[in-house]
Amino acid sequence: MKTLVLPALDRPEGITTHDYAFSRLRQAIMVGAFRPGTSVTIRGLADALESSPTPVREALRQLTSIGALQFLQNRRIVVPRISPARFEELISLRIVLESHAARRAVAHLSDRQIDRIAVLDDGIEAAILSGQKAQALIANQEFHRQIYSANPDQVAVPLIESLWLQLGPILGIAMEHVNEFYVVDRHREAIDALRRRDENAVAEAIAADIREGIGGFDQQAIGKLLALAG
Amino acid sequence: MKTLVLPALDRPEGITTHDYAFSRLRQAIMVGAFRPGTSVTIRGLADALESSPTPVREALRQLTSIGALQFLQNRRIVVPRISPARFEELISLRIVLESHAARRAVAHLSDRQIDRIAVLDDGIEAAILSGQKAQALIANQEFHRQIYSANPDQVAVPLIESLWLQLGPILGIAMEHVNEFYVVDRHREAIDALRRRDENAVAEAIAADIREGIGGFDQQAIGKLLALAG
DNA sequence: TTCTGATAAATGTGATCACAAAAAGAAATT
DNA sequence: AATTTCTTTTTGTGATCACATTTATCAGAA
Repeated sequence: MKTLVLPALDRPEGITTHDYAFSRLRQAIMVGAFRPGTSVTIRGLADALESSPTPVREALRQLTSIGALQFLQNRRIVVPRISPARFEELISLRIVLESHAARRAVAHLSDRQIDRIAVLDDGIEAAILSGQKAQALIANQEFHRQIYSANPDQVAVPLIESLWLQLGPILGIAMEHVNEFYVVDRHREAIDALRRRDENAVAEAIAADIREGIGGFDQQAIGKLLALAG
Repeated sequence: MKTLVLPALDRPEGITTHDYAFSRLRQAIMVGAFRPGTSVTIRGLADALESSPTPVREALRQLTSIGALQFLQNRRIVVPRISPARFEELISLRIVLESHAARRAVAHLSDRQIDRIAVLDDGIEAAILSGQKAQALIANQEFHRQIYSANPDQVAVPLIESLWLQLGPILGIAMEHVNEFYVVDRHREAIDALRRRDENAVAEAIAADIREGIGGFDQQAIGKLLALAG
């Protein structure tokens, strides 16, 4: 196996090797650094991360548990391929989960928090305008995360995060085409609905945001996006 | 720390120690063998499982990833406590996820598969009648699993399984009181709706099944069940 | 040329160890 | 007696090794 190169990630002081390995692998998956179908090995990843195999093994157990990597019967670990049908299920589930999480968060959000979420949205716009699409994707996730996490018992957040991770590479491609895919500002609609404490309107804006963020949710649009993703 | 005793579980031939450890710990959590708030240690579990710490460490990474155990900032791993608010979120999410999964499965189910699901339901009834409540809980999960998994791309299944696991001990208590909590046979309604390929009716029967399976979804009913759970 | 079997290499698994960090217990101080 | 500090024990982490399993390669036979 050729020497593997992972995208760089700063390592904070005092973080365990395992936590760093997990974060770095998670980021690599999110940005599509592994081609779908690729097999990864413990020792290969440990070399790339300059660690021993143990933290990598533990990180891989986590990543397979949240669906980011796939554990095969022959004990190999591979980066999952996403078929059009699976993509459709992932987006459908994202719509269901995030709409639900948004509803369950409305009662917990203060005006101050909503203001901060609006500032996050401005940051997304700025990143898109300055061409920083990867930054915009991260900021978009933070926008959504801040809404849902307003409910302290929001069980859905780790589930939603796992979907974002599985969809990460494709959503990155969609973000590269944001100017043609995304016409109506659904974030603005969601923020307005949050201010009105209108659960239905929030859920609908989030659902529309997800559908439109991928250029539409019909077979043609999905086929187009998956073709772009290779 | 006192010597820990885990519920017994047969170990299939050829299974890795890690897979056995994970399955056995998962079962222990499901049946409420650990008191909520309890701290577990790697070496303690390894002793109880008669293994070295390595497979246990990897199993713990999995169990914390699916929410069955909680990783604390001081590196301790504890069995989560379930507050009434969190319980409400878990059940709400279960309703949303399982309704969605049922809808997305309807188009994939053959008459033969529906017949087999009906047989599973008979098995649940038989287990309840003969007082085998633990067996009934397992069979109930299998009933649901067979419906949802009919869709080969059903991304929601592992998420649903993680909710079942988090709710396992409490659902076990509810099953002990099934004769007072559960009056209308929603499984039968779901099966009939499956035969008619009526997505809405299936989703509604599943949702009602979940609500009524815990004796109701109002504050009083939740309070009553959580009091029973201790 | 293709298939089969044997061998070598790669890869996953489990055990063990030493070290780092946190918790518990004991001693000293206020 | 209560609090603080120091010491000991417990517990998590990472490294390394040997063994088990899977994959790849090579040689010989058909």
